[in-house]
Amino acid sequence: MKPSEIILSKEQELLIEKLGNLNEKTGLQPAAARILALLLVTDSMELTFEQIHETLKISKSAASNAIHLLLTTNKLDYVTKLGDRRRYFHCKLIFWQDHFKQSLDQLRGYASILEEVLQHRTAETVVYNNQLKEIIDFIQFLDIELQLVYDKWQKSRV
Amino acid sequence: MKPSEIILSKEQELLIEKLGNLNEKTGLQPAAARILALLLVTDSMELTFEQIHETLKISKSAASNAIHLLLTTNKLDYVTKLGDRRRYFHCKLIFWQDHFKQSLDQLRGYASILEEVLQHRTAETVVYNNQLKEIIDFIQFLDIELQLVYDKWQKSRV
DNA sequence: TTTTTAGTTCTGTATGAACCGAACTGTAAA
DNA sequence: TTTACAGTTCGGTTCATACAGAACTAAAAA
Repeated sequence: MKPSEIILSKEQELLIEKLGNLNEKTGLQPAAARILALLLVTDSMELTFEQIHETLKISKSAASNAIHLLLTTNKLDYVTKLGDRRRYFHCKLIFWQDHFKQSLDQLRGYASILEEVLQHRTAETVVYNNQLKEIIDFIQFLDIELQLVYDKWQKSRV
Repeated sequence: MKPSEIILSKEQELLIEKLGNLNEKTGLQPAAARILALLLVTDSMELTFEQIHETLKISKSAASNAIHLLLTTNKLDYVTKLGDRRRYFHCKLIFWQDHFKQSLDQLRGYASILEEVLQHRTAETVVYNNQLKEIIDFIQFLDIELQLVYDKWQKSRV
């Protein structure tokens, strides 16, 4: 009966809520969203399973499922220590770059379907087709430019 | 008993499904996602309420609610014709630019909360804090660059 | 005035997401 | 061999979403 709950300041709790809500809006399930937020906010960067489930007051099953999800989607990682079976979880900060790349892929997917749509449209709706073409052009322009922006960032960090 | 259902080719049906699924992934509800897709794909750019609900085989209530949603989120528009009470709906192609702007806003929101997190973090986790700082810098860099990219596009269209 | 048209609103219902608590499993310590 | 630990899996509940169908409404036509 030793509680492993982490003590959070009022500000930290608030930040976890706010960050959690933002994470949810990216399509993450509530429990997972808060786990990521907790790991970003807490002073000890590594937390155990028990600390997570006690601090966030979620059941072991909810914690287990959410952690599994975060591990398989590459947002979470852990280390282990000799003579200690527990895993020490920490947020993979790199997941931001993955997120960026995924957005690019989604954008590309959209453009290619819109291209298909344009090819199948009647030639009679000239104005409309031109508008559609312009949107496709914009997405493709964006795709190229974003890649350049990303390269520029990488270079500035050498 | 005059059916107002639009006849779609097999390819058009397929495109509506694919585009609809993509729309759903952006957080749109299924019926609304398919209505947008239908309006992009169909040769007649303007469809009535009845044509939409018959062609997509959704109930009047589903059509009504989805159309209301799309109108209030500025993704759909309509015109009316003298001596005809029906509304003729068409997809507002501009909604792509809004979508782009919304992404920018979301990004900005994220950066500002991460800033808050960084300010509340213990100074002891130096490496971690630096990584976090780098992510914030990246987002802010992205924000600025995206604005430039957008301006560049606007200029290229004059 | 009655009927038709063009929808909207209301009342369910089915489905799935997210979660809890309890039972279970595998490993290690006693 | 039993007990403790560190989680995982299972069964069930709750809640929200998305829809159908029917009743309703407001305006125009007959």
